[in-house]
Amino acid sequence: MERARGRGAPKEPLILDAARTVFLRRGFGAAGVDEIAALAAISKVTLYKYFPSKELLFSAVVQRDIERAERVSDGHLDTLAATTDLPRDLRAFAREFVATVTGPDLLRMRRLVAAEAERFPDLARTWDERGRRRGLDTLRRLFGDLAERGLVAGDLDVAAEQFLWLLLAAPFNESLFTPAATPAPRDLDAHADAAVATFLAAYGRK
Amino acid sequence: MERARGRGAPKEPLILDAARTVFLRRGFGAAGVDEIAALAAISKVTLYKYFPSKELLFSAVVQRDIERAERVSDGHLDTLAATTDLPRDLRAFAREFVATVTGPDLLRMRRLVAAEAERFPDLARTWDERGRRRGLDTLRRLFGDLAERGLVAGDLDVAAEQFLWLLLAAPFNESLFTPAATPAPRDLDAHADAAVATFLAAYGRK
DNA sequence: CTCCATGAACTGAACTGTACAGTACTGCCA
DNA sequence: TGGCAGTACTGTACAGTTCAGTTCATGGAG
Repeated sequence: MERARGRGAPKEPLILDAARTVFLRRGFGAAGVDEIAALAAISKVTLYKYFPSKELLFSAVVQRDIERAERVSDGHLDTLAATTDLPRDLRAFAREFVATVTGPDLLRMRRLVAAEAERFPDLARTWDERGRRRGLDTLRRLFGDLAERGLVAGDLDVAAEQFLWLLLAAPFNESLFTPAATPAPRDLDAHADAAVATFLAAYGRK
Repeated sequence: MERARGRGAPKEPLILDAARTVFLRRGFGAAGVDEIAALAAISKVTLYKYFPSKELLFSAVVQRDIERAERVSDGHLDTLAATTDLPRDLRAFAREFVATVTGPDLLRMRRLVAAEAERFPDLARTWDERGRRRGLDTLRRLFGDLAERGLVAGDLDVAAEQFLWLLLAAPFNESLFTPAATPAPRDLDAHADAAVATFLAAYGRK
């Protein structure tokens, strides 16, 4: 699929934004192409020129989100690896990590992709693998650095996965079954702190 | 709505079974009432006599699953509370627990309920709360007994939630994005063992 | 015991109404 | 003159209904 369209105005991102909004609000099935076109202030015909079917449009929306997520920077990883107070700095990292990954749009998109996993199996697998791998890679790298300094020890792959789920499982679960509510940051911080405490008890040294 | 129907045969469970099968196979949207009726070997008219809409039928299916889940027994909790080798017995318990809660149908139903959480918000909340509360209650009771014997210590509510997610988050996540595959029991056992090890490192005593 | 009347529950198939993805067409503006 | 907006249209899929007829249990009459 070549990018040789829309000579004058690049309407593609505009359409994708509108589609994303409507898909997130209504889900794939209940989202109407008319509504997407209206929100993009574009005619349906033009929309179909860019994306020949609703399925392809949805795929494009999700693909773009996947690629965007991969460009997010890792933040304070270096300072954390050089920490002099691991519990404190790991708590700060964990809080930020959770807050990032539980942004409302991200949670809703995750729910949406999961809900349509039967219709878009490749998309769902890609979403999960790329996203999870990214989180795990970050954590493994961090724990590798910490292990070299003797601050943590154990199976670092398992450590990364357990830490990831200690942080994310509860908010992910809530977002699945209570799509409207966004978890309060305060609760999230406490949640992250508890995860850090358990993680350090199991894997921390010194 | 009185139960004074179907003098001869109680077709209600028959319809619910068929509906459950088709909903699990196709999802709510793609499931056709005709297919459900055909599978139940019943006419569409009869089906609508028992369940006046597809929505009500779906609700009834899920409600029944929720109630069924509440009748499952807790198994070896007593022997575990009186254990003389906590790591070994907790591993056995964890393996069985995970195996039970990650049965293919249960995972698929969870996915389905989450996917339709927008259309059936009460149903989704009920599913999540009742199911999670049941798991947490079981674990809290267990940890309470163990705490009295000095085998574990710490915030038992947090302990129960963390243990729950250490056990379930990974298989739940996989089932969301790869609905077809069922996790291999061997992997699940290893997964459960790792969760137990981390849990005991954080909360175990003696 | 047999026969038929009665009525409830059921079947099968055709039908209705609607919602919506995708298309065709007309005219506008650059 | 070519891309686009606006709108009306087409085709289809499917939830829910209607209807004409079938099955079957009951029960009373002969």
